[in-house]
Amino acid sequence: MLSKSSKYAIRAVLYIANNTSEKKKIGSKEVAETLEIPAPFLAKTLQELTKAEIISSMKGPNGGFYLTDKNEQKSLFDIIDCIDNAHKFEECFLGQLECNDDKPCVVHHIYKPFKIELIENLKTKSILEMAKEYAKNNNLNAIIR
Amino acid sequence: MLSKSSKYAIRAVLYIANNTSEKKKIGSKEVAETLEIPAPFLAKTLQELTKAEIISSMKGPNGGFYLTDKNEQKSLFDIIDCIDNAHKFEECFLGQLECNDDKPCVVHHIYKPFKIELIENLKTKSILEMAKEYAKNNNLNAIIR
DNA sequence: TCTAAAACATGATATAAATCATATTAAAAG
DNA sequence: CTTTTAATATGATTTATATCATGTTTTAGA
Repeated sequence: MLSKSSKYAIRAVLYIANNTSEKKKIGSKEVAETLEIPAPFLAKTLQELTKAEIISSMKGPNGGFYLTDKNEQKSLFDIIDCIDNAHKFEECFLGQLECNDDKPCVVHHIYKPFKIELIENLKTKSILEMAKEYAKNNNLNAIIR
Repeated sequence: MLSKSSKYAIRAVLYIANNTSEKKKIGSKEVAETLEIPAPFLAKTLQELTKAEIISSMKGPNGGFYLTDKNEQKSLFDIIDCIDNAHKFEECFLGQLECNDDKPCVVHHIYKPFKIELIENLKTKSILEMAKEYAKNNNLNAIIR
């Protein structure tokens, strides 16, 4: 469904959200090591997100990636749309050229409601909310700022 | 989610189910043209399915692909498992190394029930049932034998 | 028994996704 | 103003997926 790049991106952004602030940035290498993601690959991905203003970065010593308040209000859907391309969600699960309520494929009735709920979730929740949720789910202490 | 090969395979098998019998076989080229699938690619895929005894074939003039009664009792899950590899369903939607009810990713609560329902559906319904369903959904006349 | 139709087998090519490598630029700190 | 750190930019390489091409084998029918 999602490409590896998108998955890496989402996991990295959630990690950055929970572990940085404008005062305490983090390098892409450190993120890569912690999350077991190929470092040069993640570096490139984070740069794309920076360009799209979904995350922020600062060069030089004590530089790194971090999120501004504005960044935190973006959604996971924005990340997917930046890295992959959200049109992928529109395709039929079985690859049928035509697949809709009138002429559905044999799993349309299962796939469609899932897709609607998923996209709703990815679009309406902010990165900040998601990061908090993640921290709660995994019994982590989100950074206090 | 599914590879193109799997999608092609499923669509082709459903088509074969609805348009052939042991007496009236169909060539892979004809299937490919009708379904707009690259012909040599589909040919290879159908051969794999034949080897796995999910569909049947006969060489020579008036030869082609068809389904036996036994073939018809296979499932779409069998097709996916033959072409791709069903382990793919076990992976976390966001690619997290650990993702389960105790330590879920942020979309686990949406993805898990979908996956369970989907697999149940793909596993328990026979190719014959699915083909009939497809024909009904699309107002086609399934072949009478 | 010869011919033609179609699956079968194998491998080559193309495309895209993922990974790795190198050099440049910017910022902080001494 | 020099050094160091870390992002940025670019492109090379690898791997996997998808597509194409060629020749061989089997079978039916004339």
